[in-house]
Amino acid sequence: MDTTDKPVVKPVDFIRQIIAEDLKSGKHRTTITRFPPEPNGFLHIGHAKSICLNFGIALENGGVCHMRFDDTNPSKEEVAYVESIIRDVRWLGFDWGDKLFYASDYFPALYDYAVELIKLGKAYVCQLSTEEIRQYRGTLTEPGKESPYRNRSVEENLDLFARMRNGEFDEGSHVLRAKIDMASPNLNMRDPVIFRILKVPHHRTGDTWCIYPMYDYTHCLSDAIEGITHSLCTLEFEDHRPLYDWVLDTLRTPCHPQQIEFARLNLTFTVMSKRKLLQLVKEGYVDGWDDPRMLTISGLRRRGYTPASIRSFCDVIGLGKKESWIDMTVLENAVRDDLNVNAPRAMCVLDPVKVIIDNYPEGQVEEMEAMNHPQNPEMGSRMLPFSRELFIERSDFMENPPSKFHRLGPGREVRLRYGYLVTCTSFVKDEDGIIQEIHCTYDPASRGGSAPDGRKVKGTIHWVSATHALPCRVRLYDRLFLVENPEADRETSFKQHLNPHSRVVIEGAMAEPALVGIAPGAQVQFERQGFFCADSVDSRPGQPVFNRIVTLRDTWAKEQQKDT
RNA sequence: UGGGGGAUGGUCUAAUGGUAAGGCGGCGGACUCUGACUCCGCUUAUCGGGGUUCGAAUCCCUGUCCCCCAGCCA
Repeated sequence: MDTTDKPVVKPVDFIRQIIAEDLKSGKHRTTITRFPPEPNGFLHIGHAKSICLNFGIALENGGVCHMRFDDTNPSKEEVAYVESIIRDVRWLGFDWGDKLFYASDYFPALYDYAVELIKLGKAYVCQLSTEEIRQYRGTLTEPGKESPYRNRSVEENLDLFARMRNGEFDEGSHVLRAKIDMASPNLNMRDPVIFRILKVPHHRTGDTWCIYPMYDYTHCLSDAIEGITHSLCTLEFEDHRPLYDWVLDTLRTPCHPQQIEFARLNLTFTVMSKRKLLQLVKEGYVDGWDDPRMLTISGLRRRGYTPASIRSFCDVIGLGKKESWIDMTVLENAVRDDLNVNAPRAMCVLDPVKVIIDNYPEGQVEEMEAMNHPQNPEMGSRMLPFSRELFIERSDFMENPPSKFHRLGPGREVRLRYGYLVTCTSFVKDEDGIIQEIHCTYDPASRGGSAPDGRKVKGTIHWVSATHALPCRVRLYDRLFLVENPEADRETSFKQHLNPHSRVVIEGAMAEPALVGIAPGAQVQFERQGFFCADSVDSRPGQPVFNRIVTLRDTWAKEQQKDT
């Protein structure tokens, strides 16, 4: 590249600007962020945005990003989710060293802080029922009213809170509330519950506790305990920031991290909420959290997406505070860009039709050399067996082709990639009008694919030798939903918009024989088709199963659509 | 109708009082042993109305529209 080119200045998002200023002003000497998932589901592409942000910023500033499980609600959380989250973040390429934490590690500290709050006269045990608390909270436009238990003595609160912790009360009968302001226009400040009784064993602390702290109370203190400098979260927590700050201002904590909110990721043609993804899994619309159609990290991994492509996607979508919709094509382009450079090429016929080269000697087999990557000779080459009977793509032949069709048709010449130039002489149809075989002649002087007389052949198609081909199963994946925003209409379920053809399974695809040894999980480009990967679960030695990651851009298909 | 946020081409992001820029998409073309890749060109934007200023996407006033909040979820 010409070094006189203008340098490309990558825009810096508003969060990085704030952090840069904090470093410059001396407010902080380092940057410590955290990624705080609740282990109640699998991570999805939306989380990837947050992961890349938090880990990315730490990396850029020579700081660290803590991995912290926000596990304060044992009724929804499981170790299986913890494990999947750890696997997914590692796979994305991030490392937290020894900074692996759990909010549940802080239960004792959180309890002590609560006692402190009570002593400060800033928290009280409330015996209102769930329903009563709701009623006392008021509405968006009307202030709430104070709980009759609000002005208990410190001693009584201390005693009651200790007894809550000791299991003397039933679930729902008592809660600990922060004493703030029942008339606050911010509902989060109307004496929020900070501890509730949950007689549920916790996946890490077992039955040590029967009271569990709430998110708002836990998160800020966990951040402070860990010395987080910047606590990045999504927009819906903006209203919670006053409470975050209240807790840290009221208590004596090691530090007071700054919460900054950004807009969550929305992607067209998918749903992003954990609840809806769970629903798809539980109701069997997909095969599991790692179904290749799912936009979970595990689903994307199984589909064949690379960590680098997801990182570059997160890089390119930007960061802001306005609700935005990223087009699915941006994600698809991210893998295409990565795989175009890094995936070796191969040939595979998805919908085979037989071609017989009448003037090719019966029984003869030639080895044709094929580049593994036309733009990168360093990736080497492989040999393709060529013989009298081949398979080509059914869609590469037309009985009455229009002039713009650069493929096979009666009397037309086409190049078999890395093979020979062949001309169609005739074809055979069955009684239903389905093409059974196509007869061609080949030009023996065109070995390798180029004519010695320099004649131009516009079309090049892929092929495999019929007797050498590896029959295999290929799954053609497409978008899970048919509409840009499946959640747009509150009246209709998002499930109404599921794409019935999001997975088309082909049993009789014919791959070039070299593919027999492909490693499970490895990506490859099937030339002229798309990028595929050998499925890491269903492939067997010598019997790969392929997932289509994404098609190649297809301007011919686009052209055809315009005609219809 | 309380509070908190947000409005820049179709879409996402930049410009931080000084020529409204880039990506994706779309359209057109070049190249090509992948109708891929690559390359070139084009298209379209500051939510409305006032004001301050030599100069406003940016500052002020005002209006409109959109999102979030009434879990003992996170």
